[in-house]
Amino acid sequence: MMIYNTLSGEKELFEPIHKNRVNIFVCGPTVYDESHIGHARTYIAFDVIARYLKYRGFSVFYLQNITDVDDKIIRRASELGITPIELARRFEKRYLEDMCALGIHNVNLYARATEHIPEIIEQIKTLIEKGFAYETETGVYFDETKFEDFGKLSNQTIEDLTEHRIEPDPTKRNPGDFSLWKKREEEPAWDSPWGRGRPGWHIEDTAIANTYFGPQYDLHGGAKDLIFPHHEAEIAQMEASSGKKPMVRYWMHTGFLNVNGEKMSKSLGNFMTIRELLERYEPDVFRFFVLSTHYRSPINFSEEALEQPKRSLERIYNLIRTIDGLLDGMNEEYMEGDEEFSEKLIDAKNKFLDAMDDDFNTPLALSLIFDLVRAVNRYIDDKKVSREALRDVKHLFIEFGEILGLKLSVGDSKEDLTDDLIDLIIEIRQKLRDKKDWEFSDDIRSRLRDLNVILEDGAGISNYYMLKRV
RNA sequence: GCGCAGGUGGUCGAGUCCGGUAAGGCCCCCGACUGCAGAUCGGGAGAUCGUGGGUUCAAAUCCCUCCCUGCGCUCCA
Repeated sequence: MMIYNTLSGEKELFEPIHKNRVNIFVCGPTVYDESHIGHARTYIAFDVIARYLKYRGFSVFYLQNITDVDDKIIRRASELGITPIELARRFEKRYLEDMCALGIHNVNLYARATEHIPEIIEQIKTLIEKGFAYETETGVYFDETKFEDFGKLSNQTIEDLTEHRIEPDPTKRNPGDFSLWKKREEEPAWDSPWGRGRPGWHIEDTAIANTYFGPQYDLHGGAKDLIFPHHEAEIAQMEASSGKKPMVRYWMHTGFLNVNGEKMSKSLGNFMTIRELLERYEPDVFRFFVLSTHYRSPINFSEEALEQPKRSLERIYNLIRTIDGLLDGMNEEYMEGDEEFSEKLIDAKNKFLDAMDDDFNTPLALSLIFDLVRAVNRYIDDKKVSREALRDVKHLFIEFGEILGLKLSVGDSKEDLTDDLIDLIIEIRQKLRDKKDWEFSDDIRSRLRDLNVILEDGAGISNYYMLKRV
């Protein structure tokens, strides 16, 4: 399996540190507001990565931090007249609900920054002892000039970094030194050897990762905007304090989700939250949209752009419904097998896995699913496929679906009363059709459509499916 | 200014690392099937691969110039 490593700028053969175990850390959100579709893009990408690693037999531990102490949280909370922790808990809950709605269930542990203050303090102490950090009146800072590898991830040198959007704290030795501990009296604040205060942004991730994984682990992910300064700072902190390098074997970064070619932002008015998205689209439609583009490439979001994956998915669902219909024994003709077909299935699966092995090439993997869809349709049309083969196809789709997090099955809910009733209606309607009572038949079909039950008539048989209410 | 990505048919988007004249989806057109609709199948249209140069028998792919877009440049996924 090959993975593109931001650190080397190349695809590298994936070899975990501990044989079969893979430790993944992905930067989680700062919980000061609703999560947006850009977050969704990144976390869906890593969800699929975790899924695939598991599928490949690795024992995956996926860790994500929750930044619940931060200037933005404090500012927002004071605007709303609640405590920063109340605000953080509120949006953390919303975040977890959003992830759940998107079908992201693979994170093993969400770790809050505020619950790792002792580990953070411990790491800062080590950095001071080793001479990488120093204390001033305003806080504790990391001295970037003491860490010779600084800039290796973003491929920049300290000299390159001359522009600042924010005026550097005047007590710092170098303008690029970053904060480890901020001396502040206002809440939330904790006691430390340097007085009351709160941790800087970067230190929580290394302290948390070190707690659960130790100073070296396999994969660290996040969106591209975190490469600098955040991940650069993490490397500096961890490798300086532990003396071991590399901190992370493979750095993975997702491309941005843009809207009309621009970064999504509230001020531009092109902002969409996950909740707003899911009010209008099925989670799988968005997931398919995300997976249609390689995780490292930028993706341009628009509502029109979501129409394409919607129809693409429909094409897959249609085949699955056809197969289920055939397997329900509506038509016994399709019984003769074809060995060539079985080979085709094995071939399709291998190609799919090859695509995923090559740095999680989901767009290619999806295109291979469509190749398979076309092939299966052709075999069905030629009536050259056995029940067993159809069952294999069905299972293969479920397997692909589990890897990608898409539901590529229609579910066996035929026991439901609703389904039985609809079957009954179809049966009655079939009698009308036999009598060529088209007017009444069409009326039933149209009335069912109003109830989001779609009938599709074939020669002699009718299939149906239900649209979910949105 | 510096760093990192990207620019491929109407549209979305693989392929670039490992040169051998471009995968797949959506849209569109024709035909088959169908009482109609839908789905499906077969066929088809549509690509100066951002620009200009170079290397090569051969370049989307390697090298160089330039243009454009996005991101980062010190607490944004």
